[in-house]
Amino acid sequence: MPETLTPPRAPRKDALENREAIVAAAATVFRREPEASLDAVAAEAGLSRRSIYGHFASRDELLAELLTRGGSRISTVLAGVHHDDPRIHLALVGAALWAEVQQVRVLAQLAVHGPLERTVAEALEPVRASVRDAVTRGVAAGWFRDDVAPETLARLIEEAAIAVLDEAVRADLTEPEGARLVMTIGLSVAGLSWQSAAAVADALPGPTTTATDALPGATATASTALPGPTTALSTPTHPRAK
Amino acid sequence: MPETLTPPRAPRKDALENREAIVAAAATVFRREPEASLDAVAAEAGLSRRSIYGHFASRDELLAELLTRGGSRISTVLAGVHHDDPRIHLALVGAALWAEVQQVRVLAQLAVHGPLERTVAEALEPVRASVRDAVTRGVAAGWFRDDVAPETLARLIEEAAIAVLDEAVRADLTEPEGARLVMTIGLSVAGLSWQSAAAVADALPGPTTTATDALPGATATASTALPGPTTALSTPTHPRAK
DNA sequence: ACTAACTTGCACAGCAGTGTGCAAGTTGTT
DNA sequence: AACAACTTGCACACTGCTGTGCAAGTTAGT
Repeated sequence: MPETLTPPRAPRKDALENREAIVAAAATVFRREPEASLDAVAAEAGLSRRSIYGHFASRDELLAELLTRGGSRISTVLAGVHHDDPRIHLALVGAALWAEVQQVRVLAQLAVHGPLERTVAEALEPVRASVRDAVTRGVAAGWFRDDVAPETLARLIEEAAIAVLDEAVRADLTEPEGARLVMTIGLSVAGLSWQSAAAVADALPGPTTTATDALPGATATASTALPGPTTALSTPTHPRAK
Repeated sequence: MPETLTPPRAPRKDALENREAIVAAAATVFRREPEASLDAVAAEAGLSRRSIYGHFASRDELLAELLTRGGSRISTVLAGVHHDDPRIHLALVGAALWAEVQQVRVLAQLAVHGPLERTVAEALEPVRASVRDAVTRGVAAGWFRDDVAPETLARLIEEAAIAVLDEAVRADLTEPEGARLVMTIGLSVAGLSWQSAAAVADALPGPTTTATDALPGATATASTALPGPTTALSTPTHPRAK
């Protein structure tokens, strides 16, 4: 008897579906209008405002759900991303973010306003840490600019990436175009010339461009001809798509 | 009798001062919280909410005032900025923007929300045009990246600049540091390596760094050893300061 | 010192949003 | 078929904001 601990019956199937619908609706609505009303969310989800309260006690609770989901989703994706070459690392992080535009955007959007700032901040912390680390290493290696404090630079890269995410959606670029742009702009802000950035992007097993073998700008370090970081680039066809 | 056309008496002196105080307060308040209440603005201005309505018929009217002021202010400053070398031009625009952080930030902040989008857009149009033009020329000259549509690139530069403005305020950089950062990040996004960007920045009559004579990356064009675009860099000690 | 201009506080109407209770419906599950 | 789970619509209280009217105070200009 597997269900003796939970109250008599399991939650109904469609109820769960609706819950998902609400979260999804909240994601799309709050992305463009962080202050949108629950009415708007309900409409987007095809439900009544009243029934939202059947799933979430308050607006903030819904927000919190969005935040934690987005956060864990991102850190999961990011967990598999690492490379010794900070340039490649940065590019990979960019690509990983691109695969999660929706989530990232909601987080970033919500980051600005109100008391959830703290929650958002910790949700984004893994990304920040990853970027900060890469920046520090890149500066040490002499590839990235050293005329700004690393944390500042990291933040700028982060914000530039968000800008690209927005712009990519607005100008609706194709998946590969977008991914490439996130990577190269990040590297540009880090300090690379656009040609070098492009070279790094090309060196990756991207869906479009054929991978050249070595990095032109690479001097000494670990020039092990790019071990296969293929794991990070697998895009599992957004399960949240309507 | 010089005042027969206007109603009996001219507006009182302190009333004008208060009006200014309100606008200034609105600028600072709305910069960090675009949806802030008039109560907040009043508090910042040291007045009562009620008396705001003595100067502005509605919240929107106050907003409109902010917008048009910011817009005209910026385009005035930008009017004197031009250079044949698109790299320098971009840097100069960055420096000019830096001198007007307050205004720019308010505009950009307000750009996102609501029905004033159109007003804001046209207020920022001169900046956009200037940047777009420089980008096009820079791409043509082979200095800037040509793998993205110019308008997209222009927008990205714009957003990166805004990000720098924010970050500079947050990490409170000194005036010259901030100005330099706006310039170099803009150029980075455009495609230059950070060294080249720094070289361009150094070549300008900046308040800190001594100007080196020529541009390392400069090949042929108009190498007339930098005519004096000093006009753009004059910072007239923000008159709006409290 | 007088007056008009200006500020202030308070009261009030109105609007939009949140969160709750309840009674009546609909629909999944057994 | 029956029951519980779920949704819905409506009513309601509450909050925070805008915008207005008015009466009383304060202050700049003459």
